[in-house]
Amino acid sequence: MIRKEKILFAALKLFANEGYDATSTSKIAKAAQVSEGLIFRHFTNKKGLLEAILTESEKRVQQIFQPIINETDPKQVLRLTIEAPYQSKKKDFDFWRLVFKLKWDTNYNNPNKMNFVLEKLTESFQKLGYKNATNEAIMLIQVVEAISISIVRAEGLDVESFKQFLFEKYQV
Amino acid sequence: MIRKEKILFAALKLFANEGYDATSTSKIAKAAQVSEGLIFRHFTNKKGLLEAILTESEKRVQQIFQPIINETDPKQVLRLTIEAPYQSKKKDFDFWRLVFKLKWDTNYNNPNKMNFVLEKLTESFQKLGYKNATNEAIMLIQVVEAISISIVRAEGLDVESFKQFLFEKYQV
Amino acid sequence: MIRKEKILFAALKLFANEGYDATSTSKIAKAAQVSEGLIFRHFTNKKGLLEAILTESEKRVQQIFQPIINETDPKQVLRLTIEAPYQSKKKDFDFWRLVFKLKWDTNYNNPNKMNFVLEKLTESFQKLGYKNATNEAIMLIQVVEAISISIVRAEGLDVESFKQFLFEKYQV
Amino acid sequence: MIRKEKILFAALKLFANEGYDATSTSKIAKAAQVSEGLIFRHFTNKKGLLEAILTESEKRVQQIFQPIINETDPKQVLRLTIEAPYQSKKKDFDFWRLVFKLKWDTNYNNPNKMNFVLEKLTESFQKLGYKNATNEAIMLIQVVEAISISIVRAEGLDVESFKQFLFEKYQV
DNA sequence: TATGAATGAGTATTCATTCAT
DNA sequence: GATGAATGAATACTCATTCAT
Repeated sequence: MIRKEKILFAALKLFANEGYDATSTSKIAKAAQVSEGLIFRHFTNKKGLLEAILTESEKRVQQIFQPIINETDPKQVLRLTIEAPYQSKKKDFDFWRLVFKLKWDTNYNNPNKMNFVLEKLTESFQKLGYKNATNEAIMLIQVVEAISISIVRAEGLDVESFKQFLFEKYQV
Repeated sequence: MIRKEKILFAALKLFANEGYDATSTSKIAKAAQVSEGLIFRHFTNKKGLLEAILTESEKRVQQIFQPIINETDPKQVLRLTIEAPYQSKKKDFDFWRLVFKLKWDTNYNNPNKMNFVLEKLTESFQKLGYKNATNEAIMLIQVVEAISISIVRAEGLDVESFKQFLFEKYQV
Repeated sequence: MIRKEKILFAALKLFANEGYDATSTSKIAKAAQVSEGLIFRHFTNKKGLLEAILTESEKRVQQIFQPIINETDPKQVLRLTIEAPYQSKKKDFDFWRLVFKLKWDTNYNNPNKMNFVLEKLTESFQKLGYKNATNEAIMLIQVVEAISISIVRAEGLDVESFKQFLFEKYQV
Repeated sequence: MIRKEKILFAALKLFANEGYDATSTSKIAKAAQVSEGLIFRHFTNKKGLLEAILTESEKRVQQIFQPIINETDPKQVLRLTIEAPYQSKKKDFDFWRLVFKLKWDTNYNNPNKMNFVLEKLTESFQKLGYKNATNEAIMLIQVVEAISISIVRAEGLDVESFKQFLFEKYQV
């Protein structure tokens, strides 16, 4: 693996597990087995390193939700939304944990990131004849995000049973 | 206001807004207009200051959920649970934002804090004849927590309309 | 025991065992079970506390060596000098350890403290016909001081046998 | 001179003259004309700096006493022992003063450091027919150490005359 | 006499960052 | 591209000391 990537991976892991502020550049350098100076040559400063990691987040979110956006069958939209959190692989958990954690860091939180999914869901609930489509959409997103968090934090929730439960509830 | 309290309030505000790690004791001292040393006289160390703040969290959580625990009518249990987040006052938002934020700080997260509410909710859903009471309870808690977060972060969600939506949905 | 004395004893013990610089006034206050402020009311500052302890040292040295100064029989002078270190009681070891330790603290070292004993010894060696009385006196003082240190530091030297050895060597 | 060495020399001088506890890392940095941070880059912490200095002490002690250990003529062993303290150069006085001072710092005192010399001396006194060889050896070491201290502290003792006195006394 | 709250200067150590090589 | 020496500002925390009560 090229040195720049080694830094990126080490930083991701540390940021996700210990937090951005609690992770020193020296710790990152040690974990990546490179000199501390190299971090700054590649990413200008610590913030730049974080941003490099997060740029990818946009891509991954897009990638996961693209099939949902393209879907026309409303039932299928709900089903895909519910299934979304179950698709992320174990090796990506660090990444997602970091993304969720950063929601609480005002400097890095982009609250409208999921709006395009919200709109698609609202539209789908409308098509399915739900009375209050907007709030239904909000509620589903909240639940899906909560499961995502449960999954990447390995909190002990029986996620499989919960998925089936949601499928039945929304009849999808 | 006595100096010890001034420290407590200043720290709460800063921890909630900037994060525990990102808040230096010198910043706290300046905000509280006391000498930095006094923080350590009163709270031993930075962690001790945080813990002093969090000790109260247990009390407040208990206080908010006590009426729910005591309630026997299952419909009323759901209603009170949904209403809970709407009861916190603006001046407490800092406090709650800190509590939620710390869920992401492994050192301070107590994941079972809400179990007693979960049990009460499960029981209530059972009484009301819901098929999958456990998952229903989990889902409601997830949603209620999500609204709480929306409220204390002032995220622009129309919380009042959402409350009515939940009342109707659960017919309470 | 009166509070002032409690401070004196606690400070002596701590200074002797951990060193003057390494002993904080707060540690002393805790050990003496008094408020930290009281130390300063009684002794003005930390240095004053040390000086109060050391004032006594002059007295004790005087007390120990007075019989030697008064002695006229030169053999007896040597004998008493050799015996001197063996007279200090266990409860005084802290005190003497502190005195010896402070020889290495330039601020508190008084190198001429023992000159009056040196003169008496020189005179005695002269009377006994030793060729180089001054150096004999110096040597004996060095040895006696070394045993004193061994005793108060409990270094494992067989001090009793060494005393007999000196008695024989100097034929006293 | 390389920066690491500048730190080492400045620290040695300050530790020797003011004591380990009384010497702050900031004082050392100023004396060495380097940034305070560099001390920790090179020596991890203050204790590490002291230990780096002391590691050399072992070497120097070994170096000074090696000829004595190798010597077979018992008279020559005594002579070399007596001469040992006179060999250290003025520029090393700081170093030796620190070594002696640390004997009083429980954390750094190694009381058996000189045992190998003690054994050699005992053996020599035995060969020379002294009755109580062990105590003779102890006594000579005590005296030699006392002169060493006198020398490095420049206490005004006429060390040259004292050396001659010892040569005569032990007939070497 | 005695306390305990309070302080400001100081402590060892860590940090993100720079720079010559 | 990559290192490692170096820095200065910041960090959590301790210290001797003051002072109102």
